[in-house]
Amino acid sequence: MPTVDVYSALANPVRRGLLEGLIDGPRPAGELAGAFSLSRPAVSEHLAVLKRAGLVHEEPRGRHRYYHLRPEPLAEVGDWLHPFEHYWRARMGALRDVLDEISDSDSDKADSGAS
Amino acid sequence: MPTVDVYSALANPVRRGLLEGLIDGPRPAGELAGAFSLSRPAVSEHLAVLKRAGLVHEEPRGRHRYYHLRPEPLAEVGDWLHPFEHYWRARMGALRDVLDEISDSDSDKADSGAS
DNA sequence: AGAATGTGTCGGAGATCTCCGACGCGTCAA
DNA sequence: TTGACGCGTCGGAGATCTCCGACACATTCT
Repeated sequence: MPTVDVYSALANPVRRGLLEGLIDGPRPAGELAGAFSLSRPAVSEHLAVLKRAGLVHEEPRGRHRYYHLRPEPLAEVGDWLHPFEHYWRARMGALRDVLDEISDSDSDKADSGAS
Repeated sequence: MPTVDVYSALANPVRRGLLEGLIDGPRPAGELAGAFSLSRPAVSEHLAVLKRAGLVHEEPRGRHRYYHLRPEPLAEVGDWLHPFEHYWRARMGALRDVLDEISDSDSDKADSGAS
């Protein structure tokens, strides 16, 4: 129960999916479990890990338990990534230019989609 | 042995440290191992994991093996983080204002330099 | 050639993860 | 109160991780 570091919490695809499912707003545990074709205990345990990592927050509401996203700890990952970001951007600069030109003729149509 | 996803590769603090140690440039395995008070086989195995994740590249050179940073796969993590980034920035807006005001009275070196 | 150096790989021990079925506890409806 | 529902926790099985000492292999030096 001590704590879980954010990186380990993010290492599991189910947990990443749970966080994605919470972007739109709080959801009860059962609803989240239904989306993963996993047993409820398994999802419950994943949620507990996310809670220990400080990435979600429990709100008991009636006989449901709503989970809220708490994305602040993700900032640590973003910060860690930062020095590398410059690096990979530099290496991908040429490719970026090409892609920019292609999407330039397509306009800047942003679409939001989960992976 | 197929491949390792970037998130799992990043879940271990030693592996993150290895990547950090490669930012300044390629280094031989032994030098990297010395910085971690870990046995050589352990570091070697961590490097193998990073290699399977596509995060480093081996360059045999004499009787050394230089490891090069290959940060492109980290872009996946950055992309995944993106939708959350907006979220946590919004939530930290108020705190940001307070901090800005504090550092404002501290000196005049507070300049918001975004990339 | 023979010795020394730099590294990966093998074999195994111990810890940790992931998942499940069964159960207990609290909440809501009748 | 009694029963149905939502959900966490317990106990355990199987897989995976992390680490080490010992060994093998290639390169370099003497």
